[in-house]
Amino acid sequence: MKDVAHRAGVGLKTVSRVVNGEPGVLPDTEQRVREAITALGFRRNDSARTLRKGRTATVGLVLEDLADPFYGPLSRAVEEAARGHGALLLAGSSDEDPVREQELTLALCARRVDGLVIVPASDDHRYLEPEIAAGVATVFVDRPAGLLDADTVLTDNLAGAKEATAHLIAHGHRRIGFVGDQPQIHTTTERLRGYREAMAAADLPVRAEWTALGTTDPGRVEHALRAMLAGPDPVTALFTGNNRVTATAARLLAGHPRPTALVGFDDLELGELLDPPLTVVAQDAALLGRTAAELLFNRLAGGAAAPRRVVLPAGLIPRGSGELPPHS
Amino acid sequence: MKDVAHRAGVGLKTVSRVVNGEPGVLPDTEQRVREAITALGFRRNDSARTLRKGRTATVGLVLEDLADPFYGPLSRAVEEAARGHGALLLAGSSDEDPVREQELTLALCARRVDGLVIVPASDDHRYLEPEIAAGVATVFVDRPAGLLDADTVLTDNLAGAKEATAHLIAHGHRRIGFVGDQPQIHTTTERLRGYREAMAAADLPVRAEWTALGTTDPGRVEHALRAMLAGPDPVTALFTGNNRVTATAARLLAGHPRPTALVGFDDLELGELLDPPLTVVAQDAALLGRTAAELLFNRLAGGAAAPRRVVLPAGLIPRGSGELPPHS
DNA sequence: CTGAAAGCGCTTACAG
DNA sequence: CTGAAAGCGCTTACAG
Repeated sequence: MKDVAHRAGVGLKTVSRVVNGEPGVLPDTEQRVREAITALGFRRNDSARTLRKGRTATVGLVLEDLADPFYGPLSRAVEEAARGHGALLLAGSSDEDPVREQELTLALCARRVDGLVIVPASDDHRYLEPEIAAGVATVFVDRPAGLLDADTVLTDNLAGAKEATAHLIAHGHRRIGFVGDQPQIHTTTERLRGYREAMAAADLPVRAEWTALGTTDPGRVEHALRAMLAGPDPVTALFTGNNRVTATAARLLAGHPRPTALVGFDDLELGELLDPPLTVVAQDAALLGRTAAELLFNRLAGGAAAPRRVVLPAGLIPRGSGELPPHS
Repeated sequence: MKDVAHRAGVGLKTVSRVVNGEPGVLPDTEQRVREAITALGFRRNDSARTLRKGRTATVGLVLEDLADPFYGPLSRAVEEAARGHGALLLAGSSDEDPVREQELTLALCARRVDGLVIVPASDDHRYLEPEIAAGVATVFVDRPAGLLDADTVLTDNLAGAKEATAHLIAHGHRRIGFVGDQPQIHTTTERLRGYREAMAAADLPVRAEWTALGTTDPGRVEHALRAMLAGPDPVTALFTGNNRVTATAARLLAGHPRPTALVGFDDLELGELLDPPLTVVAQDAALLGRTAAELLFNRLAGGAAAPRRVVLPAGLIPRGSGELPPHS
C-alpha cells in the first residue's frame, strides 16, 4: 500500500479510501491510485485490516468429522450464513476427542474468530469462559455445552427415539435391541433414554444384553448386533442410534437369515432403495446448522443477553424395514 | 501483551519469549510472567503474530459444495495434512459458479492463506497468476486449472469411463446411454470421451439421444433418463457420470418395469445393498485430497520448481447392476 | 479533498 | 538473561 501511495504520489490514507470505496476522492486522484494498484498488482491484506478493525469476519466450525456425510449439510448451512455476513469459515474435526476439540477450538480463538459453532466432543467447556467473556459468540449444536451456559441448538432426540421405539412396539415387537454410539455423547444417552422410556411405557422389560453402546467402528457394531441376534431369545427388532450404526446394521441384516425389523436414527442416502426400504427417524442437519448460525450472528449483532436453547423436531419416516412383523 | 509485561515488570520481548517457549529466560522471571498471563487471562493473538511472521498457517479449500458427500473425505484429508503442519483450514463452496469460485478464492488470498487447494468451477484461472507469483502454493484437484500451469491431482476419468462402458459392452449391451453432469466440467467431458471411445472400440454407434449432459438436479436427470428408456429402441444399459446422477438413476430404475443395467461413476454409501447391488467405477476421494495436500506442502517447503501433475486410478467394482444382461 | 501520526498486537534485529 | 526500537500492512482520529 505504501508502494502504491508512493507511485501514485498520494498519501497512504488516500489509497485506503480508494481501496475501500470511501467517498471524498477526486476522480482524477482515484484514477492515478487505480493505475498504481494495477501496475503493482496490489491486493489489500485483509489480515492486517482485520487486526486493526477488531473483527476478523471469520467463523470457526468444530465438528466431529468433516468426512461424515451427516455434517455436510450442517457445514454448508453455516457457510452460507457466514457468507451472507461477509465472513469466511474456518473448519475442523475433533474426532470425538475432547483434547482435540479443545486444542482446535482454542486455536480458532487465538485466530480471533468472531464466532464459534461447536458440535462438542467434551463434557466440560469452562475453558471457553474467558473467550466468551472476551466477546466470541459461541453456539453449541447437536449436543449441549458442558458446565457452561451458552446458545444451543438441539434435535429432540428423546422424542425421536421414543417414536422409533414405540413404532416397533406398535408393530408387535417385544424384544427390541438398541445399538448406539459412545455413551459419553449426549445424543447417545438421549436416544437410549427414549428407547427405555418407550419400552417402559409399554410395560416391556429391557434386558441388559439388548443395549450396546460404543464406537461406530463397523467391527464393534457388527459384534454387538450378532450377539443380540443370536441365542435362544434373539431380538426381533433393532433401533440403531445413528447413521453409521444404521449402515452397518443394514449390511448385516441384508445377509441375515431371519427378517429383523430396523429403525435407524438419521436418514441415509438411498435408504429408500434398500430391501426392505429403510425406516428412519430423520433430523434436518441443514436446519440445525442454519439455526445455529442465526443465533451466532444474532448475538454478534448485539442481541440476546440470556443464552437461548432451540430444540428442533425429528420425525419418523416409515418405509418398510420398521414395519416388518416379529419373526415367530 | 503490553499489560502482561507491565504487570510482570518485564519488557515486551520477555513475554514473547515465555509465550513462545523460547530459551533464555530465568525461571524466576518466567514465573512472574506466567502469573501475569493467568491473572489477566492473556491469550496470544495469532492474527497479529502471522502478520509479522509472513505466514498465516492457513490453507484455503475451494470446492463445489461442502454438503456433497463426495467432498467430505477429500476435505478431511486436506484438513489432516494441514493439521500435521500446524495449519488451519479455511473452506468454502463455489456452487459450480465461476464467479463465486473467483470471489471466494480471492477472498482467501486476501487473507493471505499460505496455500490453496481448488476444485475448479471456472475454466480460466489466470486471475491467480499474481497470487501464485506472490508465493501462494496452489494445487488443483479433481479437475485441471484453466489457462494456467499449476500442480494438479486428477483421477483417470477417461480410463475409468472406458472401463465402465466396456464392461457393459462385454455383458452384451449395444445401446448404452450416458447421463452426465454439466458439459463445462472437465470430469464430465473426460467421462463422456471414455464412453465414446469404448463404444467406438467395439464398433458401436452412439446416437445423439443416448447422451445427456446437464445439471445434477434430480428433475433434469430423471427427464433425461426417461427419454432414453422410452421409445421403440430404448437403451438397455446406463452409464451415469457422477454420484448424484447415479443416485437418481438408481431411484428411477428401482421403479422401472424393464431391468436396465447400470454402472455409476463414484461409489455410493449402501450401493452394495441395492437390488441389484450397484456396480460402480470408484475413485478414492480421500487419496485425492491427501495427494493434493502433499503437493501443496511440498511446494511450501520450497520443493518442485515445475508444476506436477498426478493422475490416480479409478477402478471398477462389479456388484450386480452392471452385469445385468440386455433385456430382449 | 487529502495526508501525517498513532496504533492494532505481535516479532525481528539489535544492543547491552 | 533482558529490553527498546522498528516494522508487519492496514485503519482511526485528526488536522488542514
